[in-house]
Amino acid sequence: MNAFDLLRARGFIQQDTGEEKLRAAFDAGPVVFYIGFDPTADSLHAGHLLQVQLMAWLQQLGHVAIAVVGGGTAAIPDPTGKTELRAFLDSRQLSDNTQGLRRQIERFLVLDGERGHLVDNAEWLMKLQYIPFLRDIGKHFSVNKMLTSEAYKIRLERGLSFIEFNYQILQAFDFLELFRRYRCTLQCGGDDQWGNILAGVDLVRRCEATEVYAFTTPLITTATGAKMGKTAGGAVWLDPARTSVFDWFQYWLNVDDRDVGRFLRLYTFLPLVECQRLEALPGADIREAKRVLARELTVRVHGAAAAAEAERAAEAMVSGLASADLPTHAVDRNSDAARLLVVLAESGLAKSRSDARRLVEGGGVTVDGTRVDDPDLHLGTALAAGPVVVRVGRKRAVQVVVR
RNA sequence: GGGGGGAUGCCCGAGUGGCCAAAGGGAGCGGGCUGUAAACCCGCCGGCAUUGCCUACGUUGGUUCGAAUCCAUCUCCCCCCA
Repeated sequence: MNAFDLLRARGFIQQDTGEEKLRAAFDAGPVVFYIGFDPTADSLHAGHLLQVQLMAWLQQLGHVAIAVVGGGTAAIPDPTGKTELRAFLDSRQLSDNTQGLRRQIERFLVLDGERGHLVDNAEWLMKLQYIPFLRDIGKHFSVNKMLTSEAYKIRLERGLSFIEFNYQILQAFDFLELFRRYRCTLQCGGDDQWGNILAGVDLVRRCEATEVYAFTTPLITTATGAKMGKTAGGAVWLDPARTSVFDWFQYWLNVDDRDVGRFLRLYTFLPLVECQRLEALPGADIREAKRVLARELTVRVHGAAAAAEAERAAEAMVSGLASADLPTHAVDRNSDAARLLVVLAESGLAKSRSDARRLVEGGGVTVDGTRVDDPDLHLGTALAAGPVVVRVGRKRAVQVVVR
């Protein structure tokens, strides 16, 4: 199957520079393609994983992947989709972040310098000299055109600094440089990058008189309209120190019914027919599809052992029974720390003691399966008989043990 | 460089001397209903404390019995003119 058709069938294609030509390029032999990642944090999040998955697919189909970690462009803030100038990262943070992203990307792609490369655009961007760059590259950009682009429109009303205005030019230059170094002829990315990506396609055509290609992936939103991979607590990260394996598992297990099929196609390697079968499961059986999704993704990102552990913890969480798989919280039996409110606050089930009190008063707290209505309950007596399970709502619980 | 406007809780946004821990909406959390889903209804939504105290309305000072509300200072942002 043609790579383009496969990707489209799975939902990866939003906009492209021309379907026929892309298809022909894929049929003609290995295509060298690239996707850029800005090291604005030291970890990828669920949104990035879509791009990683896209690269993995193309690589499996025999094409050559270049992951660009934008150590150079990240020094220049990207105004796309932002309402104001974002904070500058210092070089120390940049190199830490770049390292973090490299380590993660390495796990999902073959980066042997043959079938895949991992490069940092700081390598060429930092060497640029202003005047030659303006003369050779800058002359190809029309300010008029840039100003009318959607990406800059909002910012023109609120203020756009010159440094941000340069982001697009540098990203375009990346494409040109990758074409020159690796004969890279395809750039992909999220749909919000379409303008920046096209600028690169134009630049390569002007400088090299060669046609190169591009397509974007849809911006994934959930059925309820939220950005995919975002929760109230922020992004859902790949780094277990930022998003625990358990929370990662839960995130995918709890996706909206309407999103399961789409996510299975985008985020797993399961055959399309299998995705369709799972997504069509009736009524409550759809949970099976969610379980597969959560399991696949957790195994892939965190490994089989951690995934199995997360799944057991999830079971324990719901069953409400005491279980060694629940996170534990140790206290001294007769101390202040064994007060229910303190346990709730210290274990992270509640944000503060006040919050804990409100949860109890609102009927949201259970101790060993029994709803508690006294905020000042002390667990000392209960702990005498062994571990006690304290739960808030249905999805969060800890096992309190005596220290 | 000159002139004007603005900064409120996670976000948006009311509030122009006491009735303000601060309207309303969104997000979030809890309860009910469920399938660890959605929708819907109800409650909560700064901290500590068994109805009281503390911290908060960009910063730092000041006026006042009393300030998110008045004055000054600084910082940042926006708009208009150059």
